[in-house]
Amino acid sequence: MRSYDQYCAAAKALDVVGDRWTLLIVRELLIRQPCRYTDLQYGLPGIATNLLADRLRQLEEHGVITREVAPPPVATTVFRLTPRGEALQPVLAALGEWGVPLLQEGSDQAVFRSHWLALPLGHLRDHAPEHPPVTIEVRTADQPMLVRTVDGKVVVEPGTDPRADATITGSPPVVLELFLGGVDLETAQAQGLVLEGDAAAVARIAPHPDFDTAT
Amino acid sequence: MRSYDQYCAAAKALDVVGDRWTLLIVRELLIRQPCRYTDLQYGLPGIATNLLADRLRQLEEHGVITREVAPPPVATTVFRLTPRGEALQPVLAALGEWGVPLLQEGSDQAVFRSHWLALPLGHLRDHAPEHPPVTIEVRTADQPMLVRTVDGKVVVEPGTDPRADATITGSPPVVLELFLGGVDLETAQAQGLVLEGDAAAVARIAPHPDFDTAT
DNA sequence: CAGCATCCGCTTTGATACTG
DNA sequence: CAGTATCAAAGCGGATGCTG
Repeated sequence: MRSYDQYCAAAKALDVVGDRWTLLIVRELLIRQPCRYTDLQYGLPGIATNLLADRLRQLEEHGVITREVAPPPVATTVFRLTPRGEALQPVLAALGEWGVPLLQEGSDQAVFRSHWLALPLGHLRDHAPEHPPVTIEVRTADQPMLVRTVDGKVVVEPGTDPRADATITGSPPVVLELFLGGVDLETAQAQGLVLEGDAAAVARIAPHPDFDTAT
Repeated sequence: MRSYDQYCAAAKALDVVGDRWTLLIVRELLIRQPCRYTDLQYGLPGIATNLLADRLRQLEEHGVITREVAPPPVATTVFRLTPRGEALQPVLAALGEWGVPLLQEGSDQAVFRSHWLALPLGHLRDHAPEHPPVTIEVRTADQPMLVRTVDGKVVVEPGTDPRADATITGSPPVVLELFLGGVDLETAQAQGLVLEGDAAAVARIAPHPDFDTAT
């Protein structure tokens, strides 16, 4: 990207991460830290392979990511954020928060990847951290995800758990509306979300229902 | 901009503000709210006039800014952020914070506009709000700026004040280093910064000197 | 003069094909 | 798997011209 040549911190930041796709690459790495080239391609549907290669090179030059050639057993390259790259998390968080209202319009033909749930759900809190941790399996797109409470926080990872406290199945819009606070559980169910198991587990992490550990 | 077509809040946000120049236009409007077309051009050195017009149209369509045709006495168009547009402030703040380390390298031929001081200085706090407010005149680029304490916060506006508690003169790098906490006042002076008046006034707002109201 | 629109050369991006 | 190569299309930058 051609520099803005402005002595302004925001402009300098955009000189580095203002290119098309760049911040989305950082998003992928924030979600699933050690990442192979093909993992990135999968998490960035629509990116051209030459652009991905270009951007990775630029990010490496700017000290945002590192490229590690793994030893023979795996024999692959893994990309990782440097501390400087992880410091971009607040930027992605701010952008994500601002973009939430835009999810409602035109859910048309937009692609969704289950692991993207980690970004908005990572900001949720366990409303009853003194209770035993809960696990919720969320089935909404390419792969099932496990949403678990850990030390009052919420972690998201791919996987299945037959002993999960609850299992949620639904389209990405309904699932996200539930976890972003747009609707309560009943409304989500009326809109096609299917819940199996303990509704209280969902209430533990869903936003501002004031009946925390009810049921 | 072509949409990323991803059902992800951050990607949707970038669909709207991810274009080149777009976030810098928002920066300008965050700093000096009602803005004319030519004011924007001045605050965005290097932008092509057709791009500015394009971006303003897109931002208007997306509900980020409004265009008001002022009544005959002034006979000009003024651009303003909507509440939705002002909600982008955290995005610019996060970008700016991340970009601070980039200011040190290549201060080469980068352009500077004094009113940009408002962004980083707006995050400073008055360390002694119980004392009477202070005013500092900062002369560093195209126009003198007044930095004043108001209710524990710091406001920045263009202007001159012969009765300012202190006057600071210096290049943008030295002035910013001082106010961003890179160096203390003595070091800044050794690097060419000229202070006239009360050093304590500067200490009131400069970051983490633990001698707050000293002298 | 303020607020654009048009034109044109250059750069970036997107899509696909191909390679160590 | 991790890219490079190629090429058409879109976007950008700079200059200039037009209109109230």
